[in-house]
Amino acid sequence: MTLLREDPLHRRIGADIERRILSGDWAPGDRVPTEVELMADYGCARMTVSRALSDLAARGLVVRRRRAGTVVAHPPVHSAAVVDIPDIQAEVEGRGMAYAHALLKRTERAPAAAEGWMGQGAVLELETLHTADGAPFVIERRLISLVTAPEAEGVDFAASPPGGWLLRQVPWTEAEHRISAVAADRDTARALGLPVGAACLRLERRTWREGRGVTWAWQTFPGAAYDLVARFSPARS
Amino acid sequence: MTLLREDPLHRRIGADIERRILSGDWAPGDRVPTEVELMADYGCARMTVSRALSDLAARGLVVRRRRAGTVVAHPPVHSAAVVDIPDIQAEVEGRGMAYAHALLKRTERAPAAAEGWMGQGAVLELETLHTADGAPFVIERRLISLVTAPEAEGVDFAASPPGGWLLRQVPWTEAEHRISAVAADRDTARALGLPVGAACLRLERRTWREGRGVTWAWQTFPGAAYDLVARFSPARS
DNA sequence: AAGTGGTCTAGACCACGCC
DNA sequence: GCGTGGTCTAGACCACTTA
Repeated sequence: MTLLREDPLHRRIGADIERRILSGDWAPGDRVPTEVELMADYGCARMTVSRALSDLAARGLVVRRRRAGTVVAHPPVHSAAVVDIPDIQAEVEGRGMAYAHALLKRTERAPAAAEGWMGQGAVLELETLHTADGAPFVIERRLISLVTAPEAEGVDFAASPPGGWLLRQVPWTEAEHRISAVAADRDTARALGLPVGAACLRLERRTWREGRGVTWAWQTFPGAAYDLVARFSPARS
Repeated sequence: MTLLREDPLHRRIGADIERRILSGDWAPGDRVPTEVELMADYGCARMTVSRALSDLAARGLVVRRRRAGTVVAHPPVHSAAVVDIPDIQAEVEGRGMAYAHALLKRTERAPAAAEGWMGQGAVLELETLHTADGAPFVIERRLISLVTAPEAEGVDFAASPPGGWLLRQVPWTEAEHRISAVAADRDTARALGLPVGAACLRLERRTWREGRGVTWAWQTFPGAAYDLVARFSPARS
């Protein structure tokens, strides 16, 4: 018999179990049937239900332990959300506005004390203003390690902004983002055309490659211009 | 032969392939050997390499297509970060400070026009101030649908703040977070003890259960007091 | 001691998408 | 067509943990 256009069996089994959990039929802490029982229920091999349960465990809906069995997970106290960190050019153009950028500063220097995690070699310091329909959209200050990413030295960042170039050219293995609200200082206010003290959204990003610092960037948006939206998958912990 | 304390074979194979990708040995766009080839390379069954490659594909390091084979994925232009949305009480106590909260407002009313997505029944409106060592830490305004979560009507939110209760008691299937920087308006400034116009970080959260609105919350933090940190796994798209 | 999940095998059939 | 990944099976052995 051919089952046309159906989901794989392991996913249908997983969805069935998920439905019972979300409907409240199986409450947090309840025991989920064992693999052998489910194997009989669904009339399939043990590997198939095993995969279904493994996927649910990876998504945090159940907790599996040897001997103790599989139980419905408790909803987390901490939740996590996935935030889209957009490419600025794509973001501006996605709103139907004209994108442009200007390189305000480009210097090579030794890292300061607070920048020691980027390594001891020289760093490239850049300052770029991104505009949407001519109005300031974000001011970006960025350090690039010339030890980890030496090819950055020869790049013309006046022609193409550093964010996209880095993402495309320099692989990284780890990153940390910090999102905060800050009051515009004098330089930021002037660059963005805001009053001093205006609320701005700051996105700070640090990336590493195999443990060595690649780049450290601060992007400051006028508070009124920009939101980060985090759509949520029902992950639990 | 017993292999003591080793990782599963499929994970060792996946780590090996990941290493070749991250080291640049296999570049984006390069073809990864087929399952049959890898099966011979590692001397194991096809299901084992299949699982290793599936896991890498789920993490976005490779793209798999029938007939075309498996290729190393291109790094994404858009990246995504996982943000921890902490429970406020845990966050405050994690910093070694004393947590307290006060219920400033509690009313039951019909939803306004902009709140129509929460359904047509009554909503509960709450306003809670959370403090750390006696200083305002966050002001929270929250609507709860009494249609979707009728059990909220009998809860004493002066005794336990609504955030934790909702997470524990009301399962939800979907959520959206919006992170922005705002200037404190008069009410917010008074509640948080800030000057009007001070930069604040706002976290807006909406949750649904099976398509029906559960709750809509705005949490406003003094900008100086709070950052959201997003640690990044090397997910790609 | 025994039950549970975790992994692995060898083989099979199928769906998809280039050729 | 035909090569590739996607899935499924029936069985096996093992590791871990609790009773």
